Amino acid sequence: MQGAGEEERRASIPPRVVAWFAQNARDLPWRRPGFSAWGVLVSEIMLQQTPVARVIPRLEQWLDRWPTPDALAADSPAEAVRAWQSLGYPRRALALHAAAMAISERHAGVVPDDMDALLALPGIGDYTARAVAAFAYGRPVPVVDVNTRRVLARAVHGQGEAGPARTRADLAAMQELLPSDPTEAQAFNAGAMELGQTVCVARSPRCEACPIAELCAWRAAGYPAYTGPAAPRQARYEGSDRQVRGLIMRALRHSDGPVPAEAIELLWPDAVQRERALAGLLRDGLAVGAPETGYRLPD
DNA sequence: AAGGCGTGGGT
DNA sequence: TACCCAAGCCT
Repeated sequence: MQGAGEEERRASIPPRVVAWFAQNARDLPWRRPGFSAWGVLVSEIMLQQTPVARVIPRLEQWLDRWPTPDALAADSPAEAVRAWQSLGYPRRALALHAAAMAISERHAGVVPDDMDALLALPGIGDYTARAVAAFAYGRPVPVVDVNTRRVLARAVHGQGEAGPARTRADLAAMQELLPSDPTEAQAFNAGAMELGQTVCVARSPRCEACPIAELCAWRAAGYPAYTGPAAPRQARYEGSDRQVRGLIMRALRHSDGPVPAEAIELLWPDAVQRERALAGLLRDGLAVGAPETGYRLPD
């Protein structure tokens, strides 16, 4: 049993990551001094399954146009979906608009700072609620995203991959390491994510640049191949309903008036799949209309 | 609780 | 070229 040495090794991880982050944090919009809680919330929604580089320009445009929840709530869902452009998963734009409405109506236009109120907002799940609480309000709650999970899997557990998400266990592991000082906790939350995103990447990790390489359990074990349960793989996109939905949404975004049913038909040859995709969009509230009237974004 | 849900860059 | 991957959420 190497309990004492193991505890010491783990305890060394957070301060190293925090020190590394202080020197290596990228200059990102949401790290600017005075960046609003609303800005943090918008950025976190945009960053759900979308790379940083694609989010930055869209985020700045969005906040220029809608600098507060009230401003967005006063505009239409259609405008939100249009401004989302091709960021992907446009249901996020719809949810963000609905969240702005809820913040405007239920929270006097102020982004909530507690987990329960945040979780009650559409499009905000466990990760995003924690991220807003931690990064917008400095709450010392553990924040665990896919990058942090990979860092913990490797450095702490000696596994090359994180495997399927296990939220409770992942949060407990992060909580174990989280510094008690709120400022340090915030830096460790952000630093672990940054490390996973820029150094401890999924493929070809750059261990020579890693601040905790000599503390890393995976490295110490000789980088054993991962043999645990595999994370679920995302379905093929080409030819999928998602692709058809994407084509229809693009047509709706780019049209001033309703898009005629005949125009929709030209977007995809397979009628069954096309109708299924359209029905899904209607059900999701991303499109409204009927065959006779044509289809448009929700007002 | 497994699978649906966009899009585009990297290898 | 195909496939992988990305600050998840929802049902």
